[in-house]
Amino acid sequence: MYALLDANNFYVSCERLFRPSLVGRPVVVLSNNDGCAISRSNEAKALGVRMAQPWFQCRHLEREHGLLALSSNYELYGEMSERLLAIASGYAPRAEVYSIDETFLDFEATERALGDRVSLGQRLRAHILRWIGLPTCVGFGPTKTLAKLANHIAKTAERTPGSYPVRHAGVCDLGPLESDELHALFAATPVGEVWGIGRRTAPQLEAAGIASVLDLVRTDTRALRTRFSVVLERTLRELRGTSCIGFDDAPAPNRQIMVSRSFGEPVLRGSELAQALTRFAGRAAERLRAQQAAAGAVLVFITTSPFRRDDAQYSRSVSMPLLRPTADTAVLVSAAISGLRRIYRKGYRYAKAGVMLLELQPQALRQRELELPSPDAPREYTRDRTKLMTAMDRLNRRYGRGALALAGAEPREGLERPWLTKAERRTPRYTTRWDELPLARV
DNA sequence: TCTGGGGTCCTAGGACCC
DNA sequence: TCTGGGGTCCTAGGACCC
Repeated sequence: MYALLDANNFYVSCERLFRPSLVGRPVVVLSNNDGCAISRSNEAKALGVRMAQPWFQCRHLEREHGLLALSSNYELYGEMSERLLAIASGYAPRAEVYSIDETFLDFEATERALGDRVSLGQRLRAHILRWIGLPTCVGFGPTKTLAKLANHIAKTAERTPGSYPVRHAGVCDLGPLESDELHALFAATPVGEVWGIGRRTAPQLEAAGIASVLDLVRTDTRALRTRFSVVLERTLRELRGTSCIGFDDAPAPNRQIMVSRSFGEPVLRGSELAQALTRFAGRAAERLRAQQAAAGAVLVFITTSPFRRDDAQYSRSVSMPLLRPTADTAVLVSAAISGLRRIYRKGYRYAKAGVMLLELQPQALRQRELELPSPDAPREYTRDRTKLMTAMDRLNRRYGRGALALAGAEPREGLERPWLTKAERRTPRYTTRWDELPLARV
């Protein structure tokens, strides 16, 4: 038996912790660059703000209905996420972090001793609310997909009473339900709400007469696979109670690392793109070292904005293989800049760029080689600079991100930095910065 | 005027091998 | 004029997730 624990409107709820006056008000948290609404309070949802809706489309609600928008504050959310996980982990033998605000719990080993799952779920919610102030919902099910569905039902039932025939809001257990009850819940749920069925597949299913989860569960497995995909077949089997998606409490290290940003303002000059990519590659390299890996290739991409119809469009990427896997910031940056030289074209208004580190492998893995002098190999390839990188990471951890960085990304005479991300509404990083601690007046 | 970032998995098709 | 069979690996693109 699995549980899925999921925070309600997570980013908004984090903001409310330190500004209780926001409770009851329509609030949204914006994506990077203050672009889209990516977390919405229930009041904002009620005003009709859609997930990922561009801010310029809903900002009129600011004046009309007192909608408040905040820039995202990932340091705060990341830290609250760790606290959430710490509490949740105490409730089950195994926990799998699924996203910043979601955790699967596996109760298989303690099935018998579990007792009433609904009351366990209520205890967990109350515990989290009391200790760290975050509202959550819990869904139980014999497979991950069913636990996700149970969570969806718990959330919807809490936000909109009467939307589902359930006894408790905030916790839903699909385990013990008799099939009549289960079918009633399935019938009331559109197929697009199922984990793994997105906005492409949902309309196709509906066109085929499969509108509710109940319709889906009654579809022939083989027909579904032929018509759609093996992925959808797996979802169907999960909905019928056969576990197909394994539980993984020790996730494998990432296979790729990406750092990309939309620019605050369009960038035209290659030198400014180079600055931005230097910073992105540096950040990617830090994350690479944090997971003790090395990259075998660097991919760079630059693109204009597809939303600006009047602009000439240009979008390209190039993958730069490295002589040998490395986690050295300078080597990765220089590969990224070489890549940029290959794809940069003058005359476009670039809106976004990014760096991906590919072919990751554990840093401990070292291909032995003959040390032949090679005229092609730049000096840095032949020197072990692990210690330098370690020192740099340590300094940045101690004095804050960016305390020590390559000069290539820093302000420079004659260069603007139009690529810097906008965040005009960011709240203080209450839990991670000494100089941004909240003040209590007595 | 203004539209996020960071991932994973699957499939099809091409290149290549013997 | 007539041109095999079986396999692997890589890449690009699409779909999905939060």
